[in-house]
Amino acid sequence: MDPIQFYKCLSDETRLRSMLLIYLENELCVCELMAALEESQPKISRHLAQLRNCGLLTDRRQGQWVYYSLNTELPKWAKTVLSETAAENTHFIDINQQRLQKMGDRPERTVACC
Amino acid sequence: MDPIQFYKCLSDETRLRSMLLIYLENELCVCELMAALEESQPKISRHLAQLRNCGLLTDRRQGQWVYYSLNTELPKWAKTVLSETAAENTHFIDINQQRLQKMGDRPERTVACC
DNA sequence: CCTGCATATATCTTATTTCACATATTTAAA
DNA sequence: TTTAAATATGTGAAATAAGATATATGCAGG
Repeated sequence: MDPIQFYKCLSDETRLRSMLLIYLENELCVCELMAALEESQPKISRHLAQLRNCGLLTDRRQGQWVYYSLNTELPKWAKTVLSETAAENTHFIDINQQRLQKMGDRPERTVACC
Repeated sequence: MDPIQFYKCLSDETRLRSMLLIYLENELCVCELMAALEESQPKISRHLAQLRNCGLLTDRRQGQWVYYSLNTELPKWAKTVLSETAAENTHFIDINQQRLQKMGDRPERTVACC
């Protein structure tokens, strides 16, 4: 993992919020991130694709939904960076987590989504 | 310290290498970074100014030289990020540290520089 | 099959970043 | 007070990234 590319991935608001949320929630689908960030579907999707192509995320399809989670092969230092950032910037992602809660049942628990 | 801005600062090769070197060496002047990175003076100077304006670095002038060091007011998480990145990416900055050594006496120890 | 929903991608436009080059500023020393 | 060294900055060109909109794909249910 090239550190420059890694930090480039974190240097955009949509991507950083998505990464932190996925780190905290373990796994999120596009529609959940749309709700949490209040951003358009193509915007979310494109940034997630970028994070996947750079090796930060992996995806799995389950029915209509595509779930993104941290790439387990991320080097330790990168995970540390994410965990520190998430732990010490709660004010930054609180708003997104709240929106995620308000969204109602999460698709991985039930069948319906969005 | 806004995490997006912080990571934007680290997302450029010149800035990331400068930050890690300054972290490891405690304090470096522009000419030392020019030697370590083999980059032009305006390029180095501009990136350092950006890092200072964003609050990552502070500078002090001593004679003809301007020394840059980590801003002591950096939040803990930001310091952790730097220390983890430096510790686990030695291959990335080794080349620059070697050039720094080869440069000869460092200006803060002697009088001559460049 | 057809339809609807979730997601992906292509294209175009605009904004941002980076750089090179020239020039200015500051300091030290002759 | 002129000169040289170290550093800073102004400007315009080139590269890069981001966004909006339209369109495509993949899957589920009828």
